[in-house]
Amino acid sequence: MEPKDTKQRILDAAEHLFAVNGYRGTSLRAITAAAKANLAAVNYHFGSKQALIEAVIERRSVPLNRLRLQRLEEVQTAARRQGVPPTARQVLTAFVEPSLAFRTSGPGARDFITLIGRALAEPDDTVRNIFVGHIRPVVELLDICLAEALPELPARVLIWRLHFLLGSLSHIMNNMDKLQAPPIGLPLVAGPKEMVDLLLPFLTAGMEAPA
Amino acid sequence: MEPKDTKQRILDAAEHLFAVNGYRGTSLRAITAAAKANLAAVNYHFGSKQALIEAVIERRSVPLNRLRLQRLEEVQTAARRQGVPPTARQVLTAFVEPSLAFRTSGPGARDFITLIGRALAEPDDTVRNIFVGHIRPVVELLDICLAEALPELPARVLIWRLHFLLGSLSHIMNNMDKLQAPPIGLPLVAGPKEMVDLLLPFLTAGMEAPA
DNA sequence: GTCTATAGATTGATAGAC
DNA sequence: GTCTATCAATCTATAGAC
Repeated sequence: MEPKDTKQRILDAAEHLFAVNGYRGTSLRAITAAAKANLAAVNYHFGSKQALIEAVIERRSVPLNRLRLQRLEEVQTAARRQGVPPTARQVLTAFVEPSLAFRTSGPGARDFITLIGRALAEPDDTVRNIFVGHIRPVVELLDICLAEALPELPARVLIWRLHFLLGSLSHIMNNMDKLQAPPIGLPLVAGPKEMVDLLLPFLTAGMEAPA
Repeated sequence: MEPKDTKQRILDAAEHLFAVNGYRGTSLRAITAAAKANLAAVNYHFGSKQALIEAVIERRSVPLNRLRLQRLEEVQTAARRQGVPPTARQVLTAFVEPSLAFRTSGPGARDFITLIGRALAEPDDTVRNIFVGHIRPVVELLDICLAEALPELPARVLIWRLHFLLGSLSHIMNNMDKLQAPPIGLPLVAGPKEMVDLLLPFLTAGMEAPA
């Protein structure tokens, strides 16, 4: 195995440390030390700390969101071919499944999921806006698909429920490893497949509830 | 109106700035400047930055969680008096309503809600653990009440759904002001009363869904 | 491309006068 | 209790040798 070049090692180390300690809580020194690179290498390869996290987010956001868009479009076209609206369950599966499965798609993907799970709540608008910019088209298509699946639901109610959904998903992605079961504090673990089975009935029922 | 003493002004300023910029993103200098106090006053009155945020969180967490516990106990005893289990809707209302209503309970409460909404996702374990320590007994009672309301639901499924619920609520509390409606980006606003009416059908249906 | 060295700014915390 | 002044540590970013 060829040793990865410096740029890759910095990306990997930054992904991990940003996930663990947050954007502000991670110094360029910590990143370059973990990457066994020189402090100046960050600015040589990326230009600034902000440009570095943009690169970290972009590296995995682009393929992940492409996958989510693709799954949603498949549900949409399959339904149109049959002349019926898609079911809420189909739409939600298309969105939730890639999100959770991505976690085990390779080394570092897990850190990335923690990172973007946290990004929604980042105080720093820098990080938040980068993330939101990438996911916006996916959320817009999700909104359209759910409106087709639930035509009787007022648009305003649908949008709020969409945010409830995003909150649940974001929280789970962010905390999948640290959750504990009351009252004894047993660690609470579930694989991506099982998590889909837990999330979908909850979200589907919530979405389909009468307004 | 008497001018508030320095300690109070520092608490108020810290609450606001921590809510807007996060714990790490807020310097003691920014806090004392906003509070029109001297930089050294923070360490004189509180001892350290960490002790300051502990005081900020405790000031409102204690009464809020006392209210939530009280509401849950009321539901519990009312149901026992009638010899029937409470409904999921009653239990969820007892938990969600004070959370959202607290927001408009006075000046600063709104900042505090943003602050604790964010605390669940704070990278800094300091902040996270302070918050979790305060809310833990409430979540444990909520778990017990929901188990009574939904006796057929496996305990493991219930706990996960509880976390889905906490994710939704936390995300809404954190973002109530900044959410936008696709595709035009209209600001999306709802008062606490309306938000309860939006959240409860979603959460109740999700909780009651068959496993 | 990689390194050392350092500039330039900001931070939490404290000493000590009043 | 409040203030000025400052320490010691940390940070991002850059200049310049190799």
